[in-house]
Amino acid sequence: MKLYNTITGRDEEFVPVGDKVKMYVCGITPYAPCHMGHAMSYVIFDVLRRYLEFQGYEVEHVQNFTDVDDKIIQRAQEEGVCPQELAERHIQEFMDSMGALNVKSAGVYPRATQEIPHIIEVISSLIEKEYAYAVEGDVYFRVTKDRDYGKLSHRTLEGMIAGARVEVGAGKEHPMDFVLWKAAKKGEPSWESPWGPGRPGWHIECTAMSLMYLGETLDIHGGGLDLIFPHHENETAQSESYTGKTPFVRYWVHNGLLQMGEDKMSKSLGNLVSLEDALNQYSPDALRIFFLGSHYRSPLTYSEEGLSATERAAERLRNVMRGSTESSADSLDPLPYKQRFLQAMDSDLNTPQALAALFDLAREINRAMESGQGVSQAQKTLEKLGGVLGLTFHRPQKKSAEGEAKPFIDLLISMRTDLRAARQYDMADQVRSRLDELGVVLEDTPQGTLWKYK
RNA sequence: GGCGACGAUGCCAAGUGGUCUAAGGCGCAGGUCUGCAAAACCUCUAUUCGGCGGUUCGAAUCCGCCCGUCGCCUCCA
Repeated sequence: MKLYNTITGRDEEFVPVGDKVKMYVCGITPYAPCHMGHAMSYVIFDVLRRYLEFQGYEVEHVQNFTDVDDKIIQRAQEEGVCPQELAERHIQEFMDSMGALNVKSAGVYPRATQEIPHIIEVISSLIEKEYAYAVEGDVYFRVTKDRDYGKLSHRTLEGMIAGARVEVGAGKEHPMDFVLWKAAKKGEPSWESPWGPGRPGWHIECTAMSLMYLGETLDIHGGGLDLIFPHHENETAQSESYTGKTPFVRYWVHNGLLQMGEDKMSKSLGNLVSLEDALNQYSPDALRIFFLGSHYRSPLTYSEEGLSATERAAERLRNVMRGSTESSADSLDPLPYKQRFLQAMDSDLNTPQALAALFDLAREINRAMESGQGVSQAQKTLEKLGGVLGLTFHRPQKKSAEGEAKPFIDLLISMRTDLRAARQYDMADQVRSRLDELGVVLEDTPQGTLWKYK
């Protein structure tokens, strides 16, 4: 398959180094609930992983938690809890939400706070190799020592300084030098180190963790576009300086950002829709179709109208799975649709086109079913390919009521069936419309009356 | 200021030199089916791709300029 590589700016044929694909996806800093932007990014990388697995690769997927940082400390103080507790709570929420979204679990979820010795080891080695220097308890990375600094984000030190928004930190040799180890201030969580008590800076944890769990060369490193600079730039600088090996990452994959009206959705702008709220309102399939309906590198704008439209689209796909006719000699052949799907996915994960193929297949199945053609094989194909996009074709079960109300609803339906048989349509229609008001939708089919919650 | 992206039908959104009178989804309208609905299916909904020039036998697709919107350069998926 072709994948767009941020560092070269081109589509490249994806070939992993070994027989297993090493994929590292930047995780969250767990100081606040996840929002739709996170969901979008992780759904995209979930689809990339599922597609690679579909193609027969084994994927070693690692996703970190940066569970110590300024924001966590600050938020914990505001809430009067300790930082670990706050982080733990949001990590748990994250895992629950990802499960609800049908995002496959990474093999390992390392946490910054649990890799401190390794982080210290990497920093020490960078100092030894003169890629880093300590100043009063802080340690900085020396960007001027790294010849190709800026290669990922395609910028130069001069260009960045011209931006004039860089902070000339006390003790920094160069304004762009960034911190590897932060000396502890009073009341902050800290660990002992050769440079005094402190904690890791942002970026270094990913270097330490990816080296630890995947080795010196990653096949794929992913994250949002907003991580390219400074996070991934710094990460690659550190990693390659530490190992002496290039490239640290063979394919850099970045997704476009979710916009909220005019701006991007982000914690700092406070214009977010929490994933939890969205999951309460829309099915996981609908959310996924919404994200995958535009190409992963394009920005996508959140909208209620868009989501409700996608919910109806998801419902259509579900309906295709309701009935079936056994495959026979003149059955619907799903192969052309499968080929279209694969071709789309091979072309830098073109999920909008892949989805288009699935919707066309869905229509053909409905059509064939009406004309009595066999469709069970085609349905299996649809389910399997949809599965590559992480679609379940299930409507989420309403929490409690479903089971309890079922016998009563079934009873009403059977009475209504009798009324209809007796041609008492007024009464029958009344049952249907009263149930509708209660959120239960009836549908009369040749096989009997089906019902579902709205 | 530097780097980059985008501008398409009522809305969302693929396509990046001819097969495009532009995929797919949602919506709208008409029809089939149905006791009526619902679901499903059929038909319909951009001769046109921000504007102006240019390259080419040929451009939504390449180049230039202009207008508009956005992202990164600072914490961020």
